Amino acid sequence: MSLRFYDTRTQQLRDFEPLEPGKAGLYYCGATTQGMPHVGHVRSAVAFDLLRRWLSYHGLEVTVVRNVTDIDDKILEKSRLSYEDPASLGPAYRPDEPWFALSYRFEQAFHAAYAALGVLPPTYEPRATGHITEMHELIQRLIDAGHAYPAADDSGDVYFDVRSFPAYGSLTHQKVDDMQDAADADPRGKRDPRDFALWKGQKASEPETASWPSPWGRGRPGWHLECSAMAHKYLGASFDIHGGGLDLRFPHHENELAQSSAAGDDFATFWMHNGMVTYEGEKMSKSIGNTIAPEEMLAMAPARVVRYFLGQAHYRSQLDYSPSSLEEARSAVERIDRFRERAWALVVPEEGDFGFVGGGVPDAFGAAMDDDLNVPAALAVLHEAVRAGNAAVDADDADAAAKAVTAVEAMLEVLGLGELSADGAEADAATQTALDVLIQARLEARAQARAAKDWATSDAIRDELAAAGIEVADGAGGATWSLKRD
RNA sequence: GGUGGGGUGGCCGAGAGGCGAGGCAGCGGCCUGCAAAGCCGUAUACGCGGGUUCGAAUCCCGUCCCCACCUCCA
Repeated sequence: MSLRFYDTRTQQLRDFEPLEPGKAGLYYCGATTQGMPHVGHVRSAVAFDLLRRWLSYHGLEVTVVRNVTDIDDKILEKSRLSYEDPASLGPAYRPDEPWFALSYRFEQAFHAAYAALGVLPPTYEPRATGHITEMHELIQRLIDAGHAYPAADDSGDVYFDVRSFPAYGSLTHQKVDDMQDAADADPRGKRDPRDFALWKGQKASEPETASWPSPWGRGRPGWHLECSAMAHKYLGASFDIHGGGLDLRFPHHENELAQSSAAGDDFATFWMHNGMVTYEGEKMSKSIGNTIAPEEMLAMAPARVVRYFLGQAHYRSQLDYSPSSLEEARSAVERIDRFRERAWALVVPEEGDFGFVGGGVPDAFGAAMDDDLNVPAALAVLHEAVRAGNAAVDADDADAAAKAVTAVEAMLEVLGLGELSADGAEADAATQTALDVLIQARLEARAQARAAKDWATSDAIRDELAAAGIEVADGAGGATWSLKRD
């Protein structure tokens, strides 16, 4: 397998060899369900969905784990505000909403966004609150190994001892002494300000439902710990790939790596990080308030266009959003789809079965994907196939057209664009048939007018249909019609 | 202050020492009654200044600017 990926930890492209032949384990960080998803969240999911699809294409049995952080400071804070000051929250929030209800509601919103963009469901999608026991076990292993300690104050917190673990900082290549130590004005019984919480002692201000008993007192899990514990549970002490957004490298992934390796686990052999989505050059994020929701994009363009847009840049690159960028993606996707329609009309005139996928993907496409998922280069291969296929259709060469369209379908499948609807509101077969009968009558009248060189009548009919949203195209074999896209 | 990633033609976006990826937009042509679609063709592109080399967007030195992380963040 000549597959290689860029590994953030070793800062190099490395050949990918699964730990267990024929299988691959992928863990990537999902959402903290404190609010509605935005495009940046979905880009990350699309990037790792692409990775998953490509690993599968290589014949690997892929186990995908994506966590849900369903309890954390912000979730509790939003819930608290929903009781005490609902007006201060945005329209996505409801008054008097318990933290677990709020969290689950947003979890569903994330699921809807993922599904709308063709992100395949993970094999496992563990929630933090469902793995308290596993987290206790991990904390105990760390305490036993001398890498964690209960806070010196009465907070009930348990911290990771950064100074006890010399490799701390190895993921992001930082030295502990170089890190800004401003962060923690309140040391809260820590040995070092950079120590981070594995377990957070219950606070009087927080609801009883948000804490669990533990050997160190009631409390709730720290954010970083859940990923270490759940990755271990579902993928084992060592697994192939850990993914997530670039912004999670530090502290989240650094801390995960520290916890797991200090506890004796090998953890991930590859660390892969997707680039941020920006809006006019600035990172899209909740705290800045420049986010765009997936639904907003889906209202502007069909799902396959949005997915194309999100996937067209290399996954490690920053992706800048602007309304025109979505329009460019739309043009490119429509061109591909027009080719598919005209090719399938030639190749299987009776059936028109767009679900048919024949052989594999072109070698050049595969080589591009193997090279750290170089989608831009792979798309060049796809567009070349479309070009060649269109030329074949023009030449009425069904064999060549079939070859091209089959390759195009296979590539679209790998990219996750195969099954997504072109316009989200396709007419069903019966409607399509009824429309066809009516429109064919008009086209027949127009054909007669054209035969008589009565251009005025011919154009009038075309305009009349256009006004109804139906586009007419004159081809060698007569006129064809299609519903205008948007 | 520390760490990482960037600056490529009107726009997006690959490439990383040697025939100017690809998409979008534009222009010319073919096709068409006219269009649309499609095809063909079409660009003194690589932040700036030096250097190495037969040859640099790609390597080296210097310099300017941008982004991300170091606090919750996909």
